[in-house]
Formats: sequence, C-alpha cells, structure tokens
Amino acid sequence: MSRGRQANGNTESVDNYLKAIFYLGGSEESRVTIKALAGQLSVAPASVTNMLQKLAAAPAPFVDYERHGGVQLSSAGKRRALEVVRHHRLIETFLYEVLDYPLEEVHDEAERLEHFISERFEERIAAKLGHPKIDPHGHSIPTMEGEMTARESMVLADVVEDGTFVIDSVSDRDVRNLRLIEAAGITPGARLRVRRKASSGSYSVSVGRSSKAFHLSREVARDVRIVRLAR
Amino acid sequence: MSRGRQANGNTESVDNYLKAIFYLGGSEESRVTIKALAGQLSVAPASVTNMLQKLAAAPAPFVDYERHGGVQLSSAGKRRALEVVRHHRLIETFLYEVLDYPLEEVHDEAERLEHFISERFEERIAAKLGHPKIDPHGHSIPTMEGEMTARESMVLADVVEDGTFVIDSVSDRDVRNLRLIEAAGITPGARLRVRRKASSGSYSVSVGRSSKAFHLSREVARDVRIVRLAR
DNA sequence: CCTAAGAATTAGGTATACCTAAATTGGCGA
DNA sequence: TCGCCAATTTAGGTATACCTAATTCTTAGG
Repeated sequence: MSRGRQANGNTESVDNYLKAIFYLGGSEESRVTIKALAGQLSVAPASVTNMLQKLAAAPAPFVDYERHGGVQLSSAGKRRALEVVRHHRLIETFLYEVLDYPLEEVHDEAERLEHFISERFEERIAAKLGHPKIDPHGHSIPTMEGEMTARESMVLADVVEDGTFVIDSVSDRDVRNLRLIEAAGITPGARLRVRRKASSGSYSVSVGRSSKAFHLSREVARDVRIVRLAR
Repeated sequence: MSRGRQANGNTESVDNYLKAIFYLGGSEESRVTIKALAGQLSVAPASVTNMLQKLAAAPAPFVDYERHGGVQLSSAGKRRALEVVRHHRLIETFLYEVLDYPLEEVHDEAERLEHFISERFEERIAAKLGHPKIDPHGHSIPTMEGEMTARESMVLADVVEDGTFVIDSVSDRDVRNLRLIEAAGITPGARLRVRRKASSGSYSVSVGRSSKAFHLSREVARDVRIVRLAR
C-alpha cells in the first residue's frame, strides 16, 4: 500500500510539479528550465531532473521532457494541472465565502487541501458557491472540463502613464503584500486611479470614487493586475 | 524538507496509529497487541513493531510501548488521538450538514481530510455548525480541550429481551450495512422497538411510532448502538 | 517442567522524494 | 574555433513507511 496517495491517483509532489510547470510556462506554455522549476518548488535541481525523468518515463506521461531541453506539460499534464488549480481556487473561494477566512489565510489552507479533496467535494463546494468563475483574488477558476478563460490584464508595476483602471486580480504569493493591498481597499473589480509614477517606480493611487490618494511601492504594485478602463 | 507533514506536526501515518490504539484500547484504555493493531491498520505486524519503537523513542512519546507487552497511549498520545477524532467527526458533520453529503460517503472523505485541516479550519467549521456535540452517526465529538463525554450504550446485537430503546449511534465501518441502516430509518435519537429475537440472532424491529416491523440481520445489528428507554 | 504454537521482533528490502557532491554538456564570447 | 561556465545530469545517500523471511520470545498445555 503505497502512501502519499490521494483522492485522485497522483502524488502531492507530482501535482506540485505539474502546477509549477503550468505557472512558469505562462499562457504561451513555453518550455520551463530545470533551474526555474527548482526555484519555484524550493527543491534542488537534481531532484527536479529525477522527478521529470520519472514522469516522462510513465506510460501516458504528464510531461514532455528532453535532456538539457527543459519541460512542457503534455495535454494530460495540462488537464491535471488545471484540475489542481480548479481545486485550489474553489477551496479559496469556499474558505472566504462560506467559512469567513481572512483573505490572507486562504492560500495556505487551499495549498494543502487541494491535493486531498475528492471529486464529490469539488462538485459540492462548486454547487454551494453557485459555480463561481473567479476566486477572491480575482483569478479565473478553470471549469470542470479544464477550460480557463484567458484575461488580458497587465501588472500595475508595468504602467507608465497615469490613467484609470479596473483591478483584475491580486497575487496571493506574498502575505505581507496581500495585507497591504487589502488594507488599501484594492479588490478585484474596484476602480483604480493611478495618479503619479515616482522616479523610484512607486505609485500614488486612489481606489473607487474616493479621491484620497495613497502610496504604493513597486514591490506591492507587482502583485496587482489591472485592466485599462474603456473610455 | 521532509514530506508527508501536515498542518500540525504529525505524519498521517502516526495519526492513524494513534487513532487505532485509541479505538482498540476502548474506554478502559487497555494495552493493545501488535497483532490487533496490524489488523486494524491493514499493515504487517513487523511494520507496527517498527513504528511503535520509533514513536516510543521520541523525546515526549505518544505511546507507552514495551517489548512483547503491547502499547497504550501516553497522555500526549491520547490528546492527539482525540484531536484527530474531533477533526474526523467535525468534518463528517460538516459534510453532512453543510455540503449535503449522503451519510455513507461522509466517512471516507473525513478519513482523508482529518489529517490536513488546520486549527483555523477546525474552529471555523465548528463555529459554522454551532459547536455540535455529536456527529451524524451519533458519535460524540471531543471538545477542543480533548474531553469526550462517555455514553453508556449497548450494541443492538447484544440485546436478548424485547423492549423499547433509543438509537444512540450507528457504525460507519461498513458502507453496505450503513446503507441498510439508513434505508430502515434507523437514525440516532429515534425510538426503536425490538420485537423478536430469532434463534438465528436476528431481530424484528420497528422505528419511531411506526408499527411496521422489519427484519435486521445480526451482522447489521452489530453496527447499531442503543440505550434502554427509561420506563 | 518443558515444548511448541503463535506473537513479536530483527534483518534485510522496496519505493518515494528528497539531498550533496561530482561529472558532464552545450552554447556563447573571446 | 575553442574553452569556459552555468545548467544539467549522474552518483551515491538520507528518512519515512512499508514489505517478507528468519529468528526469538512467551506462555499455555501436556
């Protein structure tokens, strides 16, 4: 009886590799280097090579791996990655909406639970939430069929001209940043006026119809994605 | 970074050993044999010996183990076992009450998730449910402090005289039995009239105020616990 | 009281998923 | 073109938690 198995047939570890390749590959699904994966997963490069060799050697492999040539998800791998992402984001939404979690705590819990919930659990929380399309951070939730609607948003830190935007999503990568972002009232869907770009790369912004401007560091601006408001 | 860790500091495996010792020790908390544990956990006896030696060698051991002398939980072990049981039963209640799971599916999902939820999750579902004292099977839910109210109930299969009882709890051990039990309307709190004990060891019973009697096999009667109704 | 059955333990393996350290490789700049 | 060097891979090791087979206890019955 091999341990470490879950509701589905995968290992927590395998799922994490797939998710990491998915994220690092970006929307172009480009090949990902071993080094980048190692960084993302906080694991030694040698461990990554090992794991990828194992994954690639499987009968219906999740990845397309080539010696010295990086990795890419196979279509099966992409399907599985999207399922894990769906789990993650549904759980986040559930924790936030139903269990009243504070936004910053949602990520870590979801990160653990995403590997262990059954299909039934997934289906039930989706139903309870009315089959939501975005999670509390503003990220798209893939459908059961593994479709994820693409969003064409940009990182706030890349904005060079003043303007008015709609907040698309916020990153859950860094809890400290996320707390600042939330405290500032920066929430997906809200209006964001970018007032000034300091030479340092930081911003003066205001949210909603408030005219109170406040300051956002470049560091924090990197964790906010926005869409230009149609004029 | 050792894998297999959870929200708390334990291994899934360790938690399962503690839970098994807890169950097998019964309310008298008697010593449990290696063989019984091996049976309960579906693991080879040698594996049990190994694990117990490791557990007993820890700085603040969860178990009191003696060579050729069986095991018993230490007070720390009992505390942890009760926490896992609390998780399990709270999750069951949550799945049943909030996510509308069918009763028979509640156990397996809880069995997996009990190891991975955080204290916060535990606290939140308990709050959502109004700090329930029993789970949908009728089992007591230990408190946060590790107290579990004892119930003096008996197994239906042990009843020798006809009489009227209150259903205390039903076992979730066997899904097939549980389905029969539920279909019969046997639910914790309901009234059960035991009409006849066949020589085979099976019963004719009726539930609630219904006078429709039906048949219960000894096998199924072993999974129902009852309390004699005060006259 | 002594022995043999059955319980428990020891010994030696497997698989997973990590690690470090030591090769190797492949592409880029001199 | 060639050699360097960072990236990658190979080699060899660790810990967990299992396994089987072989050995050693314990104790209950003769």
